[in-house]
Amino acid sequence: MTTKAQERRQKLRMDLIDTAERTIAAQGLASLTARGLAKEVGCALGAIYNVFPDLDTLVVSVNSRTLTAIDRTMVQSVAPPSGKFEAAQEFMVGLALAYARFAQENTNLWSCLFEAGMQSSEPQPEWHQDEHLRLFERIVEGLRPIAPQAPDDRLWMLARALFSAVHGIVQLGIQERFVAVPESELEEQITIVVRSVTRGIRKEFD
Amino acid sequence: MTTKAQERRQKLRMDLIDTAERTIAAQGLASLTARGLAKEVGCALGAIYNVFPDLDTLVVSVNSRTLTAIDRTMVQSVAPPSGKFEAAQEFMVGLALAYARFAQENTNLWSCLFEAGMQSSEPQPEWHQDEHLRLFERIVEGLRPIAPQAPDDRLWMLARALFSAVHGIVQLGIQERFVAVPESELEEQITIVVRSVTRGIRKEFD
DNA sequence: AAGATATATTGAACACTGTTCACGAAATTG
DNA sequence: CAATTTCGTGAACAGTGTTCAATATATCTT
Repeated sequence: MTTKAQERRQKLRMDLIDTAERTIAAQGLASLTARGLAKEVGCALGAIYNVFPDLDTLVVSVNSRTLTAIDRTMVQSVAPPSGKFEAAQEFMVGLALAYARFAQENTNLWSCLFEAGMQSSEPQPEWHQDEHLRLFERIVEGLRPIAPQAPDDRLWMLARALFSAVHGIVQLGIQERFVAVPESELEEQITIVVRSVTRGIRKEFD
Repeated sequence: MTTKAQERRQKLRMDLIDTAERTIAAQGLASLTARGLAKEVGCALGAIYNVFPDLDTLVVSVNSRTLTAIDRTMVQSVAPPSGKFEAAQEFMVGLALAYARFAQENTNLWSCLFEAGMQSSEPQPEWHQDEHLRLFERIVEGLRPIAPQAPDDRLWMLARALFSAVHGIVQLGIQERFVAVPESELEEQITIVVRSVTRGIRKEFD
């Protein structure tokens, strides 16, 4: 039996995550404050800490949603039935471009994934790390037709390398820290790197 | 003529940068506070703001040092005199590994490069952006023997892509956000990606 | 249904942050 | 050496995340 108090607790929990997500998406993680959150959600300041141990934990919940959203957009890049190398290669390019587009269209939520709890040295909770792993699984499955003979652990390593490389291109491209990168060039950079690496992988296992 | 006041000003400026650098290197950017800095350097709290408009500007000065330090370690990877493709390729791998090792040995200073002023939406000052560009120049020069026919702007784009990819691998590998990556695997990931991309570049311009 | 007990909510208070600014000290100038 | 400009100071301001005694609410017992 769920008591009345527990119900309200759950509702408050959802309201907090919803509002935090909206705030981060609209104005970035830095604009998320406990007081602003409480005011917008219509609860007391301390009420937040009845539901979450701290703000970081709340942000992890938002990040969890963002990750499943990324996963959704990636799933929409359907893998081709044919086993042809070129098709598998272009599938990987599609996955990478889907990732890049999500980052461009949801910049604040996306960068929150990598800003949250950066300083606090606390590791992310295990269940959230697992969500990250699911993202890698998509890449591993896309990579498998490219190198069917490759052992699983090797495939995972290559998936990590490929994801990290694409992620780096997106990150430096979007945050324009070094130099402004036009959107079209960003996609070209990604295409070049993904094509090159997949070709390198095939060469290793033929 | 440099007045006595200007001298002290310069000395304080250096002391502040030195101390900030030490603090960041030892405990990370998040542990750098105005009050702690003032106490350690032996000046008043407000004195910091006579020399720097805000703490972010001070951190940019630290980052400037870090960048030249990275440049130094990269210069030590000497380009081979021979024009052979394999040699040029391994030179690029060496550059990337040098970057990775610097990041591993100076993690706090290195990540400060990408954390500073992330939220403040203020763009980095122009002279600091130029320092970043100098890093890319090294890569462009390393890439040139691989694709001598390539036009300059294309070479710059490829340099950005390659740097970003390596940077992404280092970042996700070091901060262990997704999954812990052992050091040896990190170097292997870098080697694979750099070799693949350089090979892809040569293929494009032959 | 009413009283007793446990639980949840609250917002003032705490300890911290970066930044400012009137004031007194020091250095430069006439 | 006096006048003036410049500089160093730290208390004060406005903000942050987090806590906790008191209050209000919900649950349990009779």
